[in-house]
Amino acid sequence: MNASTPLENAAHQPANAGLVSPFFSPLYQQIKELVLQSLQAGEWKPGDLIPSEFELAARFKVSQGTVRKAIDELAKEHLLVRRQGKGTFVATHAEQQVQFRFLKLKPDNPGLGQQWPADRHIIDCTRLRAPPDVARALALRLSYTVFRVRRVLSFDGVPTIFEDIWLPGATFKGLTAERLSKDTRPMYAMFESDFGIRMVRAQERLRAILPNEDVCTFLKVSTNTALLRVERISFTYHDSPMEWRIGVYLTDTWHYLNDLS
Amino acid sequence: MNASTPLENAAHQPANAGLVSPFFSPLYQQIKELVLQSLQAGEWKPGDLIPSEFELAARFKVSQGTVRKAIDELAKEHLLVRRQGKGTFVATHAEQQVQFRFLKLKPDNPGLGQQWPADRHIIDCTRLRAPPDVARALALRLSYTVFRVRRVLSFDGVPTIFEDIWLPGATFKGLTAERLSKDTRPMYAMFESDFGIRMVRAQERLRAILPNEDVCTFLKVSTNTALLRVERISFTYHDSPMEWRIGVYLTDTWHYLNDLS
DNA sequence: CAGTGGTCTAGACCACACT
DNA sequence: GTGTGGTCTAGACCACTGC
Repeated sequence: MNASTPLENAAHQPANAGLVSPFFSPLYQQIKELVLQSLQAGEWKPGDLIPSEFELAARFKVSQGTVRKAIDELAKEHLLVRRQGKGTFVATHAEQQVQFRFLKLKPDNPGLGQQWPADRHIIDCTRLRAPPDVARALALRLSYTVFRVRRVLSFDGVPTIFEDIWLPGATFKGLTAERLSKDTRPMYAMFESDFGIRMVRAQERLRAILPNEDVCTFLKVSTNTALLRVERISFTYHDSPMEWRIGVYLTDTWHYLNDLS
Repeated sequence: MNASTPLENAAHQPANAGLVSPFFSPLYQQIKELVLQSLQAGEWKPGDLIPSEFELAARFKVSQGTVRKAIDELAKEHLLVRRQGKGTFVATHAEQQVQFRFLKLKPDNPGLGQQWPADRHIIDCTRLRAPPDVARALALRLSYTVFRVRRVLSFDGVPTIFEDIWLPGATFKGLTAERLSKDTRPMYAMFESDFGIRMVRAQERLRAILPNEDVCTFLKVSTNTALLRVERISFTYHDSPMEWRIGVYLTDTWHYLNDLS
C-alpha cells in the first residue's frame, strides 16, 4: 500500500505521512522488497557486486541511511554480503566461508575428518511424477515431474549420510547423474550457476529411526543401529520451496550441532 | 581500549578519533558491553523496565542513536525486549511468548498435544561431586559439588522426554526435588526469580541412540526403539556455562524442528 | 587518491501506550 | 498530552580497498 511509492517520496519529507496504520510499511522495508525483487529477477547474480548505497539511494529517491537499513537486514539474512572498502555482493554458496551452511553434522573429534572434500557418490538421478508427499512439500501439482537424486556421502571413507533429494523437474531441466558426479562444487553452488536457483533458508525436522533395507545397504550398518533422520525443505527467494530432502545420518562419531539463541 | 571512555566523548565529536586500528571498538559496542554489565550485575532484573534511550544516552554521554544501535543488538539476541510506547524491558523466560524457546520438540500433528502444560515428573534431585564430563561442560573444578535433577516430561499422558540436568551447587544452593515439583512455572523462569540466573543462549548436540535400562523404564519403551539424544549446554551472560543437560526424546509422533538461515 | 562501507550525531516526525 | 520506541534524513568523519 502506501499510496506513495518510494520513488515518489520527496527528500526531506518523512515517508508514509498520513498513512492509516493497518497499511503502514516502513520505507526501508519497501526498499528491501525492491532489492529482493532485483535479486529474484536475476538483475544481480550470486557473487555480483551490487550498486553502492548512495547509488541505490539515488535510484530509490531515499536517503543513504534508509538503504543501509534495508541492506543490513538482507545481510543478516545472508542474502547479501558486505565487504568494507569494496562494496556489497550477492551471497553465494560457492564462497569457501559459507559452504555447507545448511549441513549441521560435525565430527565429535574436530581434529579428524575434515568434512570437505567429502566423498560424494551419486547412486542415481531419476525423473518421475511427484509422489504425494513430495508434491505437498514442494507445493506442486501431483502431475508434475520431479527429479530424485539419491546419494551417499562418506567422511574418511566411512559412509555417513544417505539421502534422497527431490527437485522440481521444470526448474532443474537437464539434471543428470553424470553432471552431478562430475561437478566438484557443493551442490547448492551448482544450482546457482547452472539453474539460477539460490537456496536462501531451510527448515529441518529430525527424528531417530532404525534403518530400512536400502539404508542398511548403503550405509553398511545393521538393522539395529539407531540413525538420525533429517527431513529438509529448502526455500529460494520469497519463501518458495525448491528442494525436499530426506537424509539419514550415522551419528556414532558425528553429531548434529545446533545453536539456540 | 579506546583511550577515551564513552563518558569522556564530547558531543558532536566522532568517537575513537585517532585510534590505532587493532584496538578499535565502535562506541555502540562499548555501550552494549556497559548495558550487559548492568544486566549481569542485576541492576535491572528479568521483566524490569530499563531506562529510556534518551536517559541512557545522557548517562553514557553519547547520542540516542548510538544507544539505539546497542539496544538493537541486545534485542536481537533476546536479552532485551522493546515495546513501542512502553519502553525496553529485560527479557525473561516467564513471558508466555518466549516460554520454552529452547525446546525444539514439536508434535507431528500440531492440532494435538499442546505442549504446555506438560506433565513434569521430578524423579530426584541429588547433590554430588561433579563427574569429569559434567565438570568439563560447566567449566568447574572436579571437587565442585553439583545438583543432578532427573525428570520425565509427558505430553498427553505419554512419557516423551527423559532428562538429566546438571547445575553448579553453589549457584543453585537450596534446590530440592520438592521445590521443583511444586513450582508450576517453566524451570528457566524459576531459575531467574529464585537464583538470579538467566539463560541467554544454548548449544545442542544431537544423535540417535538405543535406550539403556533407565531410559526404557522411564519412557516405557523397548530396547530396540531408536531415540533422539539431545545434549545441551546453556549459557548465562557473557557466555558462562550454567547448565548441562542430557535429554532423550521419543520421536515417534514428535520431531525436533530447526530453522536454518 | 577516490570510492566503498562503518560509525556517530542531531533533529524531525510518526506510531503507540498510558494517564 | 506526555513519553516511549520507530523511522527518516542529512552531514560528518573513520576504516578499508585498490588505483
